[in-house]
Amino acid sequence: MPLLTTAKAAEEAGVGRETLRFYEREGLIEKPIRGNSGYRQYPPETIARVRFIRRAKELGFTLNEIKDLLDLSDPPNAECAQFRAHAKSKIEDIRSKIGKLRKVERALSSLVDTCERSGTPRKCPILDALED
Amino acid sequence: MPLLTTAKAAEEAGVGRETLRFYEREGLIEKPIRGNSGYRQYPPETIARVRFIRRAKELGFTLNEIKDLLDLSDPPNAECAQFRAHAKSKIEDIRSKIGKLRKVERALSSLVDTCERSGTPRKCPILDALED
DNA sequence: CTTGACCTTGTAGTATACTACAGGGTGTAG
DNA sequence: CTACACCCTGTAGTATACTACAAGGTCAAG
Repeated sequence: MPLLTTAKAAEEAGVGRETLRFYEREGLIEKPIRGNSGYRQYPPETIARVRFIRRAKELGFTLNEIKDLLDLSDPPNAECAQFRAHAKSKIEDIRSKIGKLRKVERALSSLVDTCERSGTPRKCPILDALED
Repeated sequence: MPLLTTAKAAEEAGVGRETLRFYEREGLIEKPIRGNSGYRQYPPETIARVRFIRRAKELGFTLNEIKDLLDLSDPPNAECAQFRAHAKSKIEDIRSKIGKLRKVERALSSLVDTCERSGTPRKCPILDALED
C-alpha cells in the first residue's frame, strides 16, 4: 500500500498533520494526488522527503536552506557547471560548520577535563571556541 | 578604553543596537553598568559573549541552547558531577550533529562526483543521507 | 442510516528572534 | 547655546515555522 492519508503520512514522517499542509503550501513537498473525495494521498517519496526535512532542521538548517539542498538533486539541473558550483559552495558551508562544531565540542571537553582534575578554569574556553 | 556605548558595542559584536537590548532582557548577557546619563557601558567580555552567541546561532543553536552552553562555564557550578553529566550530554549532541552533517556533506560530494562523470544519478543521495 | 473518526478549507494564534518606531533626554562641536 | 548625533524607554511590527481552530464534507462500522 504505497499511498497514505494525511494522518498516517504525518505519523510516518514524524510531523503534525498541519505541517504537511504547511510544507505543501511552501513548496517543500509536491502536492499529493487526491482521491475522489478530495482526500490527499501521499506517496512514500514524500514521506522520505519530510523525514529529511525534519532531520535537517534538527541540524540547524532553515527551511529555505533545506529547499535549496533538496533542489540540488531533483530539479532540471540543466547547467552542470552551475550545479557543481552551487553544490560545492554548500559543501564548503557544511565543512565550515563541522569545523566550528568541533571547536565547541573541544571547548566543552576541556571544561569536563578541568572539572575532573578538580581544578577551576581560569578562563572560559567556550567563548574562545568560536573566535575568528 | 574598555567600555563601549551601545552603537559601538553593537558594531564590534556584529549585531544591531536593539539586539543588545533584546539579549539583555532575555538574560543572555549581563546588564551593563550605566554612566551618569543612564547610558549603557559595555565591557569587552560582553562583546566577546555576543560574538559567540552570533556564531553559535549560525551553527544552528537556538538562543536557549546557547544560554545553556554559556551557563556551563560561568555560573556557580556547585555540583561537579552534575555539571559533568550536563556537559557530556551536550558533547554527545554536538558529536551526533557533526556525524549527520558529514553524511549530508558526503551526499553532496557524491552528487558532484556523478555530475563530473557526466552520469545522471538514479536516486537522490541527499534524501538517504539522514535516514535512521 | 446514524455515529464517529477522519478529511477538507480558510483563518487565526503561538514561539522565537529580532527590528523598527515614537517620544523624549543627553552630550559635544561650532 | 543651538544643532545634531547619540542615548533612553516602551511598545508594536516582521519573518520563520509551525499549531490550532471553526465550519463543513466523507466514509466505514454497526
